[in-house]
Amino acid sequence: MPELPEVETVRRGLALKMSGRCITRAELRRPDLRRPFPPALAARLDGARIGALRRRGKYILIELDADGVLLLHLGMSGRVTAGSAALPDAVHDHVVLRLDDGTVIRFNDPRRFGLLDYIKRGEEGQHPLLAGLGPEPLEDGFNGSYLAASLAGRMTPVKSALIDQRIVAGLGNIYVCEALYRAGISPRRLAASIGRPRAERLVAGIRSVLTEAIEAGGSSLRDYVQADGELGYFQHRWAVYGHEGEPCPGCDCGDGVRRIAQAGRSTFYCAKRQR
DNA sequence: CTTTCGTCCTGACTGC
DNA sequence: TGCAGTCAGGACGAAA
Repeated sequence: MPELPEVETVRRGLALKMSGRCITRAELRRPDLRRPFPPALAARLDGARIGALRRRGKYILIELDADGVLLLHLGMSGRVTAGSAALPDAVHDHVVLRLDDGTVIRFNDPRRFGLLDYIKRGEEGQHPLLAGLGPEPLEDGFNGSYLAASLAGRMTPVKSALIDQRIVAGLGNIYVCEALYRAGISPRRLAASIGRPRAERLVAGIRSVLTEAIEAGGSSLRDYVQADGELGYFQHRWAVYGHEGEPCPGCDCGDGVRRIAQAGRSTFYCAKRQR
């Protein structure tokens, strides 16, 4: 379930392998992922020189030559590997990029919720998938006053609001649960009732959980020279996510972590510490 | 306008 | 052992 920290770790790993290289051959092994690839995508990739890799929310932007950007979203089950040509293609390797130093980048996505698009340089701000995104949670524009104002008047649980990429970009189900736990705020609380002090705590919780996860990803990246060459995934111990019935860390409450459904998704929280 | 809900997809897991 | 059923969830588009 790649959310911002996993995407950031994939971006860093890909940058090490791709930046400055040329794509000698791009193979699109099916015509679409979540939606059809743009026309002539393979032709645009073939021979392109790769510049910097950036990230916006859960999207990776790969600069190509001077005039284009490859947009990549990992969806639910998207994974990227960087290996040699000797490794055989795996099932669900939908996109294969061969680089001029022999590196082979493979995008594997069993559920095909992922997405690739090509954007002309400078038109990123107008791209429909990027235009509506809220601020980056680790940048200055995301602070207590912004968040309080964004949640004000919203008659939806704060959990649902935080998953909305228009409010803040990059959070998914897991990190929202963990951030709400850190902030001591119930996921069931209406967004409209958050107010400034809780918003400040929420910003701090979001920032700390994302920062720690990115650091953990960085550690895993240092030994990513594994046989399979997979970039960006790492083990993490969550306080509440996936721990239904267990006591949360530093809490002796009887019933332990609760699991409820919100907007069709599982939410985990501690009813004693989160109000 | 806001909010909710169904849809896409397949691997992992559960229960009979 | 085998098979049906359920769950997981990001983002979009339709419906309320």
